Amino acid sequence: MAAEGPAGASPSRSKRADAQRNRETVLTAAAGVFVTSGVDAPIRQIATQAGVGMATIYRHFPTRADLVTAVYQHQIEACAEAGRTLLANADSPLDALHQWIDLFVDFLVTKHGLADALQSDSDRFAALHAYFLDRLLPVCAQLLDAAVEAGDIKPGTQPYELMRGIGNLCIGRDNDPRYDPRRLVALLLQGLQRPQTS
Amino acid sequence: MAAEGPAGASPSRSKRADAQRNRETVLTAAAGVFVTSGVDAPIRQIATQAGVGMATIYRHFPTRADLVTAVYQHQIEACAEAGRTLLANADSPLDALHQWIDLFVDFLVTKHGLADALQSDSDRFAALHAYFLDRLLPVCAQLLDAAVEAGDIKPGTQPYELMRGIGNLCIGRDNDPRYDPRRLVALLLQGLQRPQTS
DNA sequence: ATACTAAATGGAGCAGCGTTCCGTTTCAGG
DNA sequence: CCTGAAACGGAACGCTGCTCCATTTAGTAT
Repeated sequence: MAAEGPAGASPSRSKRADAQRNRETVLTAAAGVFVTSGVDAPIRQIATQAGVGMATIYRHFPTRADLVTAVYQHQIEACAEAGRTLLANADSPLDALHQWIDLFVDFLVTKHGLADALQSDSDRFAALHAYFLDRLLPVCAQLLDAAVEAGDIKPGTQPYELMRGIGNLCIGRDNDPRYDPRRLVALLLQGLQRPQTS
Repeated sequence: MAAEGPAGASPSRSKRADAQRNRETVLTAAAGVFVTSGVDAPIRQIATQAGVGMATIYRHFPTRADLVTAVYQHQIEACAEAGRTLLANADSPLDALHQWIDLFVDFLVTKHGLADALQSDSDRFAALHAYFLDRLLPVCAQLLDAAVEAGDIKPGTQPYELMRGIGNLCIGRDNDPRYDPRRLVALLLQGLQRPQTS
């Protein structure tokens, strides 16, 4: 087959082929380990699972946040994209906001320990926090603004505060029947709504 | 002087005097360290601060939760007591609930990392969680029930879920001007309220 | 007052994890 | 094929939680 043109493979060209391969291997292994052991799983475990040394992981992903970010990048982008789509297609901005938050909450609660990590007081996850904000905050802000302009939501709430509040509500052990983050997020949204439609 | 009667000093009689003293020393040191380093501070640090060995701390407080519990016991009890008082004295059950939650939130946000520990996925703090629930859940339930009966609050919310939601909202680094747990808790309470008073 | 016993102590020691460092291996261009 | 550099792996270091045991000390019986 013909050699690749100047517009080569998608990921950075400047890497050696084996490095590129290892990057993928680590990503796959990490995704698997995250499911079973949470995003706090020991690096050694991920390295073993991937069949590489620890240094390899550290070289590709200097901080744990970089690794987690890379693993969930696609899903975060999808969430952001969904927000834009919803705003365009939903019956009302309020509906769009509700549905988007449902997506967001689903994403957080299905990733073992992700919400915990996002708000971790340690700064090991600072970059992850930053990435989430960078990608999702504008979306949330747009949805919120639209709902405010439509008169469905009281003005004055900052998107950052809302997102972090939702994230916080999603923290905790999963599968506790006595605590369903969705119910509390729903309550929060209720509190955000205008008293009457006037 | 006359020997002490059968109704002796308040803390457990079965301990030796030096053990009793050390217990207090550790408690004081721990309280100090918690303020500066959070409730996750290394045991070694607390031991050094108290001028005792680590084993001494482990003997008096087998788990970290026991230590934290002991340090904050009085304040937790005070919070529980305040709940009962408020219910009796406030203008309305809803007012009482609001004021009590303010107290609760204040308590959590002023204790560096306490809210984080309470919901920690690790079970190192399971006993702390249990203690909080044991002492404060009944109070919260009473306040909530009273507010529901007065018609101020929608029925259907479980006290456990509410308390944990509030606790979750208080998680995170302190002193972030962009995130004030109080505002979100207020929103949550708003969502709890009846649409109209009728 | 002295001797005795069991409670209490302290710190060394072991294990787990994060992170770095360096000798060795492997790729890719000449 | 040869060679330089990128990439690699795992040993090594530091920090933390927790335990174990030789030693000290308080309280009591004589």
